[in-house]
Amino acid sequence: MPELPEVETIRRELEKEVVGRKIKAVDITGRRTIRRQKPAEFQAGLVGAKITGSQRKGKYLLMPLDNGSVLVVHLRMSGQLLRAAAKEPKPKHTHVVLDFTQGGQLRFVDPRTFGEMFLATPDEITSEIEELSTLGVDPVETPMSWVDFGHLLRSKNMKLKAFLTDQSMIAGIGNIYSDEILFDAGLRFDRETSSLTTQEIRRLYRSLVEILHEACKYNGSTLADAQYVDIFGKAGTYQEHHQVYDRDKQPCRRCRRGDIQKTKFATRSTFYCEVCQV
DNA sequence: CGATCTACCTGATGGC
DNA sequence: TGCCATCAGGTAGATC
Repeated sequence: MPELPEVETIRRELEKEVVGRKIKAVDITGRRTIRRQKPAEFQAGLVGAKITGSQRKGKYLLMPLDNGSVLVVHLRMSGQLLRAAAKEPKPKHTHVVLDFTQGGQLRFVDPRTFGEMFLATPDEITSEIEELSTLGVDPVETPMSWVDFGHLLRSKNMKLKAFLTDQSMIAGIGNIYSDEILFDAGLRFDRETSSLTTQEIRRLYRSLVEILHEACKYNGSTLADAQYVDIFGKAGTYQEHHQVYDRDKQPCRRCRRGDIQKTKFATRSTFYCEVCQV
């Protein structure tokens, strides 16, 4: 579910709400959330530790601890991190609860159970764990020049949507934002990376940066099923600014001549305007 | 190597 | 109402 802007919203909030807090207890009730290591090991690595930072790499959240290891969280499709008071009733599908010595909890809630949490050392993150060490540049965290972006794009021969959502190229873009970026850039999802002119590359990169920043500003997108909410349970509002995602059969807001089309690209729903995107 | 599909789950929705 | 099929923001792994 959450892509870069949603994870970034959560990261910012964690910075204010949990950084500096010390973990008093860890309660693991979910069967699948802690799956890279033994639950007892995960628990032992957290209890007594203080969270010293809140970082993001693509769709991964990284919370360094004062004992040298890093708490890594990936929300996948339906994961949520929720700040709550201990006495508040736990929502269904609460799998992991961190209790802080200063009071309050951070809960990991995840109906579809695809999300996960684990502890790793900084070394493992940068060189051993495949998905993390091979992650591409995060375009919000580490901006690059559009020229470098062009080199990256030209180094591959693939369709634009596949390129944008490939986490080893650019980290953090998923199904919603790839469609929004491509619409903004006026490019079709199935254009070949090698077919772009210099001007189109520049336009694509500008759209990519702009759409992601705008979405962060509006705290991400919350769709009808309200799966994505921030740590206070609050929805994002960027969906109000979507030009194509989830707008099939509705008139295109730019050209006002065609309707937004919905199709499939590599099994994923894909939205675009046949008039504006070439 | 890339492209494509499946599996991993629960829950919401829409058709009949 | 209910039953059943389909779909959902992600990604690793298998297969061709």
